[in-house]
Amino acid sequence: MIRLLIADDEDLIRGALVALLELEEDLTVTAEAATSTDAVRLAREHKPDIAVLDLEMPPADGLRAAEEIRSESPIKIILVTRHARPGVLRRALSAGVSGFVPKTTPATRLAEIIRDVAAGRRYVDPDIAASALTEDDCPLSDRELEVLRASRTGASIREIAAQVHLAPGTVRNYLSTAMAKLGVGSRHAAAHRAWEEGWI
Amino acid sequence: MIRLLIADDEDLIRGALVALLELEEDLTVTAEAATSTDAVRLAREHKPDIAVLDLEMPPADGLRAAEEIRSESPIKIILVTRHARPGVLRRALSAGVSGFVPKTTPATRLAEIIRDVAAGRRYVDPDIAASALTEDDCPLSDRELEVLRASRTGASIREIAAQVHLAPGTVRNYLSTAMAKLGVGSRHAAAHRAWEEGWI
DNA sequence: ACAATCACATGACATTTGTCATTGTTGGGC
DNA sequence: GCCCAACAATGACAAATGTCATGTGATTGT
Repeated sequence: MIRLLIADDEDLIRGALVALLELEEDLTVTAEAATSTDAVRLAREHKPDIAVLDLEMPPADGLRAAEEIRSESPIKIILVTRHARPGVLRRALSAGVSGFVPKTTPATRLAEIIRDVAAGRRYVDPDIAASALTEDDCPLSDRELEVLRASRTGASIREIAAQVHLAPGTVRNYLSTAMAKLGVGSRHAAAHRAWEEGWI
Repeated sequence: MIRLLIADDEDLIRGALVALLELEEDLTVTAEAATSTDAVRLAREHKPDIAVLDLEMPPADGLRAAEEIRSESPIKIILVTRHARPGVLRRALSAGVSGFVPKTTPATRLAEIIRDVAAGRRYVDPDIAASALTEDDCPLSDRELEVLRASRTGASIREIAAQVHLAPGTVRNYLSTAMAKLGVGSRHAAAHRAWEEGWI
């Protein structure tokens, strides 16, 4: 019997996933979490075989939770995500997750993937893996990503500078290089593009 | 037996929802759709009792699909959404939907809600309904919303003007009034705010 | 030890923006 | 009929923004 922890902030989705997986005779859900912090705590308490985590989960995202769980136990992790971009996959793999499943995967496949991972294999969505290999990597530096993240809400240069503790001029330089790298004409377009690509 | 159409662009979620609902003896899923256009077509072909539509669904959103389905048959609609804001509820109700369910609803409630709607009642999430009554309505005019929608991707004034077929100066005026109404200092902040509120 | 590189910063400059005043049309509501 | 709101546009002005050249410490590579 494979023991599972399911974590997703949306109760409806989480409940539906549990219903789906409980239909399988060799799977059982021993814990449910609605937040990343609960996921870490319940993983510690219940020691499931596999934790199925949604990537988009407050307060810290599923990736952070995955790293934390992996750091203290050998529980295998399967990340489920809506936002299946190559950049995210890269970060997930370096965090040591065993499975990477976009929400576009047919529901019937999920149980099979869980069994695969339980057997010690890894599963990565083939489409994403392919584009991760062909698509070019994120060309932005850490600082560029940081200022772009801060621009997401439409903040002014001054506000961004205050947020990241840099001089306004420096912020403008980082934004300028980021815009040049992304081939767009404003930081807002750059932030939008970087978000689409899964880089921020 | 209540016959259902389930529409959600994410295969995993859709499959999980089907599994959840098929557990109930008095419910059966007769059709599944992954796009809003498929949803409209399948509703026409299968004539289910109730259509459960995800609000976030390409190419046109679930609201558009709901309007179209209602315009040609008395099939009842339940909208499921991640983005449960009062503004969205308002639009949904005027489109004639019978149920409005945020994804934060416990999974066990969904079947009950479906039975309620099948019995001719309406269901609206109480939390959202409450805030829809207290929170202030969207203060923006149609044109203001239109230019804000076009700003979402970080486009320049000229690009927005081309998109909405207006003079650049006019676009600036609309954006200016929208910014004033929302109390922010840039169109990007305004677009972000309007999006957060579920207005665009 | 020396250059090369990087992270951070400044100042000057042209362009893009947001603001405001003003004009005009249209369609409802009272 | 009158008033008001939404819609459409123009011109002028100040502030914000993006670009570029340049400079300074630190770190790194050889």
